[in-house]
Amino acid sequence: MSVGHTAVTTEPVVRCGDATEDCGIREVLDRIGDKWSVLVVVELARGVRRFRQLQRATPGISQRMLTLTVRRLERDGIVTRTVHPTVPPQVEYELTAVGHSLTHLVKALADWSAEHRDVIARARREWDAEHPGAGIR
Amino acid sequence: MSVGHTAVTTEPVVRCGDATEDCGIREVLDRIGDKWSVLVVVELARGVRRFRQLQRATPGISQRMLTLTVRRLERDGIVTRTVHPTVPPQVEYELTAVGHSLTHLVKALADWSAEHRDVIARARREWDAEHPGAGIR
DNA sequence: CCGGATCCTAATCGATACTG
DNA sequence: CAGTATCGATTAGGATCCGG
Repeated sequence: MSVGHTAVTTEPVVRCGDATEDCGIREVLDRIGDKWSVLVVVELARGVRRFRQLQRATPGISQRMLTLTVRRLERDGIVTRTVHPTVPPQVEYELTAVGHSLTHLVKALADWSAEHRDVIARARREWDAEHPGAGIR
Repeated sequence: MSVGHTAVTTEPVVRCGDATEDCGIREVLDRIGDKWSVLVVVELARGVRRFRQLQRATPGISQRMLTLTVRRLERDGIVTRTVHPTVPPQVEYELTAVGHSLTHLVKALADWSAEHRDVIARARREWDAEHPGAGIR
């Protein structure tokens, strides 16, 4: 396959004593690893958004999931929720400082994805070809 | 709450036309957003590992989940799987070049987590205090 | 417009038992 | 040792109806 990575005997880039401690990586992933959080954050990175705006900008999300998503983000201090007591009601969501710093991380994710999606797609096709009828999805 | 982030009207760090396109972020998260992948990758970042070694280094993972996890990572070209036809059987897992590059991304995750975990934990406690009996978990 | 409450389905994961 | 197979529990997520 000629991936030819330069024999790294020990280059523990991540550096935490053991996978046991999990570095806190799981915390981040529990926060943004779900189906919708990053998409909402990405949209909010473009500016203040109302509930409906967020829903329209995130095709496929249900009302329920959007509610849950923004609630969790609010709880973690990643977005603020501002209710304007008008009629009809108007609620605005906005990234906090932490939320904005998160967008940089999201950018890193997007960059990595863009950089490797082709290679990975190819590897996947090859694997699927060599393993016919493997239910690994 | 005094988060006081500097009024960012439009600083689209992420830059993809719309959350609609999702940048491919979802691809990454579908790959490493699960419960165990990153932990396995972190352990493999420290060197070549056998199946049992991975399982011992990842407390709580079941045999089944480890199998599924390494299979998916192999399929995506993130790890290689080498079977030594000895007895008892011996299978070694090793990061590919893509896998190693992923390690850097994981480090970014770990760094961000370390940098914000306290603030987030505090925000969460405050939210929970202000919203008694909210089943948001 | 915003979102809570309810019901239901599908995916995920863990435990256990068994095989080469 | 390194898996596969099966089952059950838990969870995430979608659809829908309703209320402020």
